[in-house]
Amino acid sequence: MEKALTLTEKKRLDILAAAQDEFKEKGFLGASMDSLAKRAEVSKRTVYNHFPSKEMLFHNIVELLCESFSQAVNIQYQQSKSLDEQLYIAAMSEIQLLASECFRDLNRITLAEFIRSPELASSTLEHLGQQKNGLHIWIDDAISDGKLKAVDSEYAAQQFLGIIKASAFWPQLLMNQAFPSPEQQQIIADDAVLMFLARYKV
Amino acid sequence: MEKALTLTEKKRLDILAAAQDEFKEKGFLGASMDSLAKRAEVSKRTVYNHFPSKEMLFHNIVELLCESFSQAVNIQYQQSKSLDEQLYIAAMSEIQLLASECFRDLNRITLAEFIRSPELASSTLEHLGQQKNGLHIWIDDAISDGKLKAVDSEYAAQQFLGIIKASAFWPQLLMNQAFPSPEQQQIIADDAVLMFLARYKV
DNA sequence: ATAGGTAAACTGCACCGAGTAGTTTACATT
DNA sequence: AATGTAAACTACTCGGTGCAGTTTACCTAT
Repeated sequence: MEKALTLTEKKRLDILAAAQDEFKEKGFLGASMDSLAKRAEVSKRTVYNHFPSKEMLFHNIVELLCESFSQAVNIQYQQSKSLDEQLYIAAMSEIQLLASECFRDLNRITLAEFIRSPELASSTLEHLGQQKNGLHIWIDDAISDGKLKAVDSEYAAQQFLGIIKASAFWPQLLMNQAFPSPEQQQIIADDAVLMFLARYKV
Repeated sequence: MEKALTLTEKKRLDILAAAQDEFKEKGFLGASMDSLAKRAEVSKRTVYNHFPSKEMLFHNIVELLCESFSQAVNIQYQQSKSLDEQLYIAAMSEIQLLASECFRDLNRITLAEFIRSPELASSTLEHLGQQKNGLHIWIDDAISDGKLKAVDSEYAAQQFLGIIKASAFWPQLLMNQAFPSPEQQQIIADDAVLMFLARYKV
């Protein structure tokens, strides 16, 4: 009964996996349906039995990858804990997310296409709903609690994440830089927290 | 003599301009030499008289665009001026650079390819030499002058630019967000300076 | 439970029309 | 006559389809 995977489903998964690799390696335009089918060890016809077109297959993959991040980095404001402690946890989990293999794959696949056609980007993102990082809500709560200066929380969150991504995302995505070690991750998180609180703490 | 030169040279420039548009719109793979030639109002053969291949034409354009930014944002440390003032100027000129049409074109064209093949990215960048933002030298000087805490200057510069780019670069590049108005630019620059100095000022 | 039958899915190939980078040919302008 | 041009041409690759024949999954009748 563990063999609950019918052969058809298995093929479908093979196709999705192969397509993910193909798109990641060559981009949307560079990817070839023939090469993809060969990769999946499946007839091209079978690919088209499962997915009506290259574009639909691409969207399907993007959705699939996005779904695996529905558990957004959720940070709940807690009066009992210090700001430093809470922010540090948020920063670290964000870094972990940026580090995760599948998240980086998603960005490899999508961002290149988004640069070339921002309308595709916005359509995809609005369809996925803003997986808004909950950080700005946390900031609002902290402001209400009188612990932070009153500021535009979305803007401040953007700054906070910008500091982190400058060290732990963009260099890796664009220039193949090595991902920071756990010690470096802690430093990056710590520095982001220090800078943020130096500016906004009451 | 100049006339004959200017005529063929004019065609050459037409081709380069058309190629820049074509690559910007469709990326390297999506760009077509036929469409490009039509754009330049020039025979395809003429294109191949000037450039031996699509790839060489692409490299030529990237180089050309990169050259126009050889004048990196250069900031000289001045004891006589306040840190705020100097940093604000640096931030604003960086934002101006990020805002400039041709700089954004360059990134539109190159970053999409860089994401897909980071080895191309590193080879291009090392060929261009690190157009290192002079900011980290400024930071070193300020540290020597006893005005800033002793920190890794490159890392701190990365943080500073990360804050700015989070608001004035990535959203525009990836999500077609409107570029900040002059007032917003001042706010972004001001906030980046505030945050940086709140953290690092002695 | 097993044998048999049916419907669905898979395969491999040939094929289509469009489009690609790059080359040759034949014409027109000077 | 010489040169540079446009148009046609080569030799592909692409996404996608049609089809004949094979394999798999599953349901039923014994």
